[in-house]
Amino acid sequence: MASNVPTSAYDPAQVEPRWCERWLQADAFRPQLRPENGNSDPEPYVVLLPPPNVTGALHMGHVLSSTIQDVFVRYQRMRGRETLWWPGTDHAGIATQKVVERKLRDEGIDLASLEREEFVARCWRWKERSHRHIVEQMQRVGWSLDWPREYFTLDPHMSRAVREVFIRLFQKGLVYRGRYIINWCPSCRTALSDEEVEHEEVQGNLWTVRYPRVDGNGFVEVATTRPETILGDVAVAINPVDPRAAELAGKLLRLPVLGREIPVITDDYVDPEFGTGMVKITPAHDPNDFEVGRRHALEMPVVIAPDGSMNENAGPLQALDRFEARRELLRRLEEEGLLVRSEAHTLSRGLHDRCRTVIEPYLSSQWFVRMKPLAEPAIRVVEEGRVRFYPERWRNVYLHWMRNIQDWCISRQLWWGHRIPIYTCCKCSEIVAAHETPAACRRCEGTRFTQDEDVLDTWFSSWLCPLSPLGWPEKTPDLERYHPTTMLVTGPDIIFFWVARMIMASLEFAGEVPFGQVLLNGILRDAKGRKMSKSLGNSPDPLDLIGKHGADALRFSSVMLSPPGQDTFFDESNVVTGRNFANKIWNAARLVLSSAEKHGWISELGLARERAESPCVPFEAESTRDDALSRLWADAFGAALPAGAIEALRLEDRWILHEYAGAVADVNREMEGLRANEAASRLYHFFWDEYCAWYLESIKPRFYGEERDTSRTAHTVALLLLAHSSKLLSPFMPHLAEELWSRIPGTRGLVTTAAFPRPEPMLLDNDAATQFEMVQEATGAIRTLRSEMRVPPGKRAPALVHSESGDLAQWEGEPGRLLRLHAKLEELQPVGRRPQAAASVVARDSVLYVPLGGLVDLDAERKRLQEELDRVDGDLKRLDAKLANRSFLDKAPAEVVGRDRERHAELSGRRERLRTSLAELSGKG
RNA sequence: GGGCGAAUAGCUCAGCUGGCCAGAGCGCCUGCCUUACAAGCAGGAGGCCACAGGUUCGAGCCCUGUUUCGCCCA
Repeated sequence: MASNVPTSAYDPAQVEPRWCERWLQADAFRPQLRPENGNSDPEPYVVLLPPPNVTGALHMGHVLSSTIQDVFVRYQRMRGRETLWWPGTDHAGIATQKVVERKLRDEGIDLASLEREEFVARCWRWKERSHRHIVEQMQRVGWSLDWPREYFTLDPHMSRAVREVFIRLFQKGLVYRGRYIINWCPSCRTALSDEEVEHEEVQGNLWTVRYPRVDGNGFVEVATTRPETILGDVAVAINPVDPRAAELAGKLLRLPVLGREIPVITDDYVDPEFGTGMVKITPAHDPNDFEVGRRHALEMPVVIAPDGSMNENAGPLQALDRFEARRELLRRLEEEGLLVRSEAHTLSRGLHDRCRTVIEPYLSSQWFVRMKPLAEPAIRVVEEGRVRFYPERWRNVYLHWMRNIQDWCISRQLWWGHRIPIYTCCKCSEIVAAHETPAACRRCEGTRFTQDEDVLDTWFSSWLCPLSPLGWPEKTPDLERYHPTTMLVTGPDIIFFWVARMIMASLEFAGEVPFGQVLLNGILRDAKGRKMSKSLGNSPDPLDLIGKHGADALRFSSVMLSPPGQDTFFDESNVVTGRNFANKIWNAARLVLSSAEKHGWISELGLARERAESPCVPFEAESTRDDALSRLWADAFGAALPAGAIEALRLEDRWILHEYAGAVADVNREMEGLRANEAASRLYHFFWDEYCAWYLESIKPRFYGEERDTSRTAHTVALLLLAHSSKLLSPFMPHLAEELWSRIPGTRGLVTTAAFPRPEPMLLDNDAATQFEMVQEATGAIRTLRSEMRVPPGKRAPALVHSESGDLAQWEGEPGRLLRLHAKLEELQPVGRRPQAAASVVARDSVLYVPLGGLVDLDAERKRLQEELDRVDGDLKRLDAKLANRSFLDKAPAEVVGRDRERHAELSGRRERLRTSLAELSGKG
């Protein structure tokens, strides 16, 4: 068999890995303007890949989101736009540090014994390995990324940008250090931002505790959900409007367990209705209490250590874990008779989103970014539509968050990350923000400095992704040309973490929005509805799926199955859809190519084996279908359409060209509307149901025999559409498309950089469509009949056609030929009246009889016809009512009324024919 | 407590600006290894479009309310 004719079942493993390499060799993914592809838009099409964490591996969420990006990027590239889609990976501070820590522990290495440098070196080693794996995955899925522009968020130029941003904000007073209550993760032992805390409702308890009065006049009762914080209490507060306030204010209480004396204070913050109307104040371990503490200038003793155990201020409970401490404290309260009661209480508690550890509100000194001034312009650009969200509803989510934005805690007590560029003079404690250790202190001229030990929140580097990879703060050509980017595709779960912050950063540091469009892809969920994520481990490994079904199958299925912004339940069986489709395409190509080869059409049509380079074909205004076909031919094969190749167009040729034109228009429209899922299913429908099921089946006889003209035309059209279908498929299934393109003789270059098909109005042919649809309808009717009458599929039956209008000519020639073929009819004869013992069906204005001799069960036949008549009657009744309705006729658009009238006429005819058939049948029965 | 989303075939989901008889894939039933494809072909069953009102000539789609599920924010 010739080498360019594929073999039976499609095996993606044989095809896919080769192409990635070819694309890279050909520099196919480098930005390049391609006017020859019909582009007139000078603006580049730029997308920034949300950098995956370098912690582990890609999961299905990445595959979905990035494949959507790839589909749009590949589409625009083929349209001739200069496209840039650049890759990168994120150092993911906490996540990576935790992974490396666990690994070291598993190896039996004592973490405490490691120096900072040594630990960071081990992180880098881990990063290298993980990075290789991720890049391999990305290339395996076939993403058309511009690899030479790849970055890692800890690269020197990226770090420099991070420092630059920090220094600028520090100098503007937008970065400050302060001692506040922050979210502390006792497991990761670092501060977190508010966004990293997830809230969860749990059933807990509300304990009522007695605090004895120092003056011996009994007790005060306070309610608390966290008894262990009693150890950090410095006061008990009561609302000044509370009738008890006058008597109690200023009185001293004796703190249980510790015995310390604390005052009763008055503060509006207390809700007199909640609990006992009196609240214990623990300024170092509760944000509200902290505010109260500030207002009343109270002490703020910390009683919990960074690891979540009780510290030296906790007296007898020191060293107990915070939850053990709670149990112990309750035991002691009970012992001392100070525990009044315990009632069930629903409370909300914070969890660290990465490790699910209960967050400890914790008083500590951290660095913050003042967000309000950054948020204002970022709110404006979204309000003004300079940044648009798709689907639009996410805009409100963004605006709501931005309008209520809080300062951002950016320091992390980690080693893996961008170290905070703050230097403190050892002599006078002056602090300075700088790229490097200063030579001398500007205040005291001291020369010794210490750098802040902490690192910055990972998002403090990620928010620069649209800028620093392009060279910011330098005014590089890349930055000039590719910022702002065109579109960002990402999950709605990181609108706050990332999208919002990028908008703020680009506006602040480049004076521009970072992107004009934000397309939120849905989140993939597993069968239980849980988000697929690394930490849950519930995402199948994309490489496994690719190994089983192929990258194109995975790509096509995930794009087709997930509409914009809608969460999707993902199941491996979904991928089968794409795999089957790939196989279908492969086999259609085998049929067309092997037939063309076998019958010598490849050379006769001038499709040279050697892939010729040829001048590009200009897009010009055309006035005929033949002109359009000549251009399409030249566009695919770089040669003139041989004389006579399309002179014998038949009904099915005209019809499939019509359908192709429709499909191209639809696919382009859906892509422009950012509905890749719709584009994919339109393509699926065109290729499978129209090209394969109807067109190829229609031309098979012309492939195998018949006169040369019509055989040549069939091959011409089939090859032409196969080539152009490869282009349509390329953004979705790039490997298979490329493989087909390379195997179709005469094509040249890569389909990846070929021109995407454009609407072809000259190929539209409504007459052909109408006629062909008549054939499809009659075919369906006869096939159903054959099936119900148990006619063996292989058996050819004769059929007779009778037309009510007497217009039997419509069934002569092409429609008759096609109907005989598809319905497996021996012959199709015009007839004036019903023959003996025949089953009948009604199609359009004709009745088709299939004489079946003794095979026909007349009762069954009567029943079948009666059922159809009932259906038609029902439809007509509804239409009658509609068309009799004055206001419908007056108010509905003429087009709609016209359609209904046509349908009414058609149904009436059908009813008449059915009645006649039934009457004839009854006469004989 | 506030906001957002979902509810359509057994399952997973489309259905864009209200307008043909509400679709697809998978699954199911029947029959076919028909010289591209059994990862296929032909045929079929299966829907009070969550519920109740409303607007409209016309509602799966718009409005109001209700129920269930999910998410986000506080």
